[in-house]
Amino acid sequence: MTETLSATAYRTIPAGELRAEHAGSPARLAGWVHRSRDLGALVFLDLRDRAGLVQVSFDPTWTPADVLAAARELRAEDVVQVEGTVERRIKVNPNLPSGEVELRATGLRVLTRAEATLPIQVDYAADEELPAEDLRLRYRYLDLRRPELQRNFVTRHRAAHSVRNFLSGEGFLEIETPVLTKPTPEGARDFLVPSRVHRGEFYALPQSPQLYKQLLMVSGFDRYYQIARCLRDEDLRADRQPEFTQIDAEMSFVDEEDVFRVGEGMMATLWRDVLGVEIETPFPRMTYVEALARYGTDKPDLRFDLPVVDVTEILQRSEFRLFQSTMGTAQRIRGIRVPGGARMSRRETDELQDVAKRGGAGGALWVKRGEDGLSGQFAKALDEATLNAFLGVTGLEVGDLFVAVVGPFRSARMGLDEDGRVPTGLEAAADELRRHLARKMNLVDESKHAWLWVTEFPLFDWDPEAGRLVSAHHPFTMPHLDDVLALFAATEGEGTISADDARRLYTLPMRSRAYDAVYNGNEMASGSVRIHDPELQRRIFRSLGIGEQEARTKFGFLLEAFRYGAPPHAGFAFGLDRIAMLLARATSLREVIAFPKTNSARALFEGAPTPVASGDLRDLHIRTLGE
RNA sequence: GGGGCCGUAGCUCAGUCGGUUAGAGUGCCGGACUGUCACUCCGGAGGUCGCGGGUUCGAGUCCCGUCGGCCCCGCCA
Repeated sequence: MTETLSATAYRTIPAGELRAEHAGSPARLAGWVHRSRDLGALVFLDLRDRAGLVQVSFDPTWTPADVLAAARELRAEDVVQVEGTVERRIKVNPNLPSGEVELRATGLRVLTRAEATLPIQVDYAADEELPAEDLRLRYRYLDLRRPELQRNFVTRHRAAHSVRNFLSGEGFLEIETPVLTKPTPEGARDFLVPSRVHRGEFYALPQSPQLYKQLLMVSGFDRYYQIARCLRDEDLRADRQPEFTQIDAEMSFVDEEDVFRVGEGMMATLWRDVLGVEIETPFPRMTYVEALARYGTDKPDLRFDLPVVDVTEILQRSEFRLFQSTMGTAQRIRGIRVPGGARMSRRETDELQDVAKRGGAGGALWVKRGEDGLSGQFAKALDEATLNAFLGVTGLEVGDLFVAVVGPFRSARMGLDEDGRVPTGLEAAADELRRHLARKMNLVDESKHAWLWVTEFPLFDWDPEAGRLVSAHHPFTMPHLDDVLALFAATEGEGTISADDARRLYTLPMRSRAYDAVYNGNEMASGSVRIHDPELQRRIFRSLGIGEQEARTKFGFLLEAFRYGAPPHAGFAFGLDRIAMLLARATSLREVIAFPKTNSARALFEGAPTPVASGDLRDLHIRTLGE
């Protein structure tokens, strides 16, 4: 996909599109002065527009004296129109796509001037530091002129365009849903919008079009999509903005396989269109439980393997107090074999302690296998039989390192501890170690595009404060077929579920038909097969502690819709911002969002949020609390 | 809500143990320069050391508070 800009009233061709083939022809260009070089009698300037840069040369041989004098007065970011002839350069600049030619100027018109002292520059040398990000956000229109940043938005546009093309080709209809909607009781904090007409009542901005897209399925549209803005009033991160964009889609008469096929096809097409890269489909699948056990995370980066190995039963028998202490407890000994890791220095192995601690472990234990056997913290504790079993299970070869952590693992046993809390496992430590070691040992294959589906996410999370179940995905997620019986058994009768039954369902655990798409260790999409049966939906609400009356108040319109013939349906939502960020190789969402918010959800450019006049508040029936 | 880092010229940064007139690069202004491309060379201007308070004979530097930015934990169904 390439986009070309056309000739306009101000130009015959975009400056950045000039090439050798244009040599000899007259041209009129319009754009910004990127940089100028005044050599006295000669002046060069680099003219920039969206298409790129081209050199314009002012020389007494072809430039009238008054034009040359005017050219000497030009400064960076003045907007000009220049006229002349495209000619081959005396010396080619290989760093510029237009570097074989220049425009020999015969005419110059200054359209607008930029103030001499710019708050931030547009033009930077390769090794020059960019200004502080708050300044770049304050003067966003200047920062956005930078070719690097412009490229990101071209990438983002291509991604969105590719997605629309693909989904349209698959029969999806683009349908818009409301931005003023109803607050949602579960999940993230809503942005609220006060109603002027209805005193004391509020709209919410949508966290996602979830309910609407399900209603569209009930309405018979069969396949819907929308590149939808979603808003959540939660704290920010480098990869999280309060408003973000999802490729939201829903399909009727489908199961997981249909959804996966569309999602994979969409991503493969997108990667081909934008990067020219072929992605293998179908994506590999892995259940949530598998992912957690094998990689310590529900979004494993499969550009490298480094699986987590359980060596509890083997090492419990060794002469090592910490290992022995796991006997008869739920504690596990798990670790990672690092090929070639034996060459890590003392300093590097020491560093592993901090990495493991970051993940909640007490520390990390390691052994190296050298030519003459094991060395390291627990090397001497293994007798011959234990050693052989250890080497057999881990596959530890000469030159390898094995790093282990000891403690509880969630994936070994779901449940709650005595205080009704969700116990934290050392999966996080394994995950930290795995990613740290891969980076450190250079095991990440940067050329890989490692997609996968993670399936069978838990249906419920536990809210220890309220002592009740909450939806892990959302309350409309279909339970796993094998777990539906347990759900029905626990939700007999009219009322909400008992605390014991709730705990039992959590501990079981109840699995769902929710899934994520993961790319190189990033969560790119999530979705689920939805509930379309009113009775099953009621059971879910009961288990969430939501009674009949409450359900009607909160989700009445959806439940009502389900009473009149709802098709089986499922869908997904991909994060467009994150996709654009990764395609552009950016490290922050702010690099692919034109006007992003800061960490504290402020817009430095336009200065939102802001206090409003008291009269405006009065109209909305709102009074702010004093100190 | 919590932890970490940062705030000095338009911009990027240095500033030693608390001590003379707060420096550099770049940009800006003036001058020179006929093939540059981060042009080069010469000269000049440019400072609320984020803000408020405190300690001190003396604070960019130490202490307290506060504002703003970035990264992370909690949170984000």
